[in-house]
Amino acid sequence: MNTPASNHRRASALTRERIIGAAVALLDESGEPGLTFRALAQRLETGAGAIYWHIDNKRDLVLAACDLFVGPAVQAPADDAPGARIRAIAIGLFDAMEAHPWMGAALAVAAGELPLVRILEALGQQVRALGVDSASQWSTTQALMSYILGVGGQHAARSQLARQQNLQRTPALTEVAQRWAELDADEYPFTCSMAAQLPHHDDHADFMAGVDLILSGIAQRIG
Amino acid sequence: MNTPASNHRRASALTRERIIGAAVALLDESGEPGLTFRALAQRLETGAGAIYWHIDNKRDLVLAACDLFVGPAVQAPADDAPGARIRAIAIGLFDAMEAHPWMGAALAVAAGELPLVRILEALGQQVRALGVDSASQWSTTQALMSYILGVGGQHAARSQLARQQNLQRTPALTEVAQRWAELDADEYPFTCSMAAQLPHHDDHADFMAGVDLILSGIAQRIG
DNA sequence: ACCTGAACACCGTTCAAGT
DNA sequence: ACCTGAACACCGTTCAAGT
Repeated sequence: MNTPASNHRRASALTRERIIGAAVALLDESGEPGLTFRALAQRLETGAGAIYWHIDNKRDLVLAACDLFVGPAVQAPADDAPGARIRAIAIGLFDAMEAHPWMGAALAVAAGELPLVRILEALGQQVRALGVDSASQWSTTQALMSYILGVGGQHAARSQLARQQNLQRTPALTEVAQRWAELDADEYPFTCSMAAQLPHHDDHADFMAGVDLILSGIAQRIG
Repeated sequence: MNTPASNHRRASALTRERIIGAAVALLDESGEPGLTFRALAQRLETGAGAIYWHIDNKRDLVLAACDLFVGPAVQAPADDAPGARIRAIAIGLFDAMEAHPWMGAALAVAAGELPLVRILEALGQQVRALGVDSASQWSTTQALMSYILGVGGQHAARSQLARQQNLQRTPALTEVAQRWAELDADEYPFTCSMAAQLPHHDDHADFMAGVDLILSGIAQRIG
């Protein structure tokens, strides 16, 4: 019989899932420029055009790759209090972006797409559970989401840069901090002083401090 | 004499400023994909390679274009209180991104570059002036910057999408809101209810509500 | 010093043709 | 239904050659 099982021309059939898996591997290895339909086709032992039978375009492919990690990240334990669940979601996304730095840039330009909606929904439900009045729920949720994606993405970009450039030098001294330190101290007093502190900072703790700042702003409004 | 003034082969000499100006025109007309070295060369009546004598690469060109609008936007009136100046910077950047929607995507992936440093510095000086203790200045400034760029960028992307797609239909009904309304209401209760409200929202007021949320979080920490 | 424009080394996407 | 791979219509960037 000519069943799929008896036909072993490839390791397995070309599916949307296998394509996304291979795309993640390429993205993790060499970032967004490393994801190419030609490289993808070669790794999947197929033609470049075959991928288009399962995937609409590159943008959708990258978003589907993001979604693979966004889904689990926003799944907070259901028994916690809203504040704790928001913190858990923030940590989940921060860690996902650190492990897969290409997510930051992809999510920053994906307004309204599925991975963003998942994050919006997860945070919005907790904002509502906190008791924020309905007129403020939108801006409150937007504040949390933008903070998490913005700061998480910038941290991911920084640590990726540090990983690439100074492999043997003290890893704390990021390339960005060095460039900032060379700025004119009269024109950029704040940035210069931050450049000195940046390498000693605990990025994860700073990230959570910002989350708590927003959460305490929310708490004040609820009274 | 063969002075530049007597040589009128081109309207004016090719300078970095003229290149950036032409780049802004192309970006405003057709977004980031519209900015091409070939299109730029044609408009400047020169060869594609000539641009590289004045500009390092496309990334720098786009960042220089952003900087043209970031500089004025972060120039808040010096006599206001820190809180008012932060609000003025936020409004300035929001308006700049609305007028030039390509800025949102460009600034989102420009960690550490000059336009971002300008914003960081302007906000950081006011955070400091508010009396935030030095250990919290970094995360506080990051929270403000990420919120402004994140929400401002998403708003710009949404209004650009609405401008492109439904030119004659009620402009308030954005394409994103329509897509959200079609989501499963059981799985996405928050997003669905926001989709109904989104067209009636005043995006500018919502944006400022978020800024005030963060500012009140800061005020609570100081007091 | 500054400019030209052909050439290089790629891209994402399409599509007639196959199985 | 699913896959092939050549072809199309582009890119950013470089560089020998000009002025």
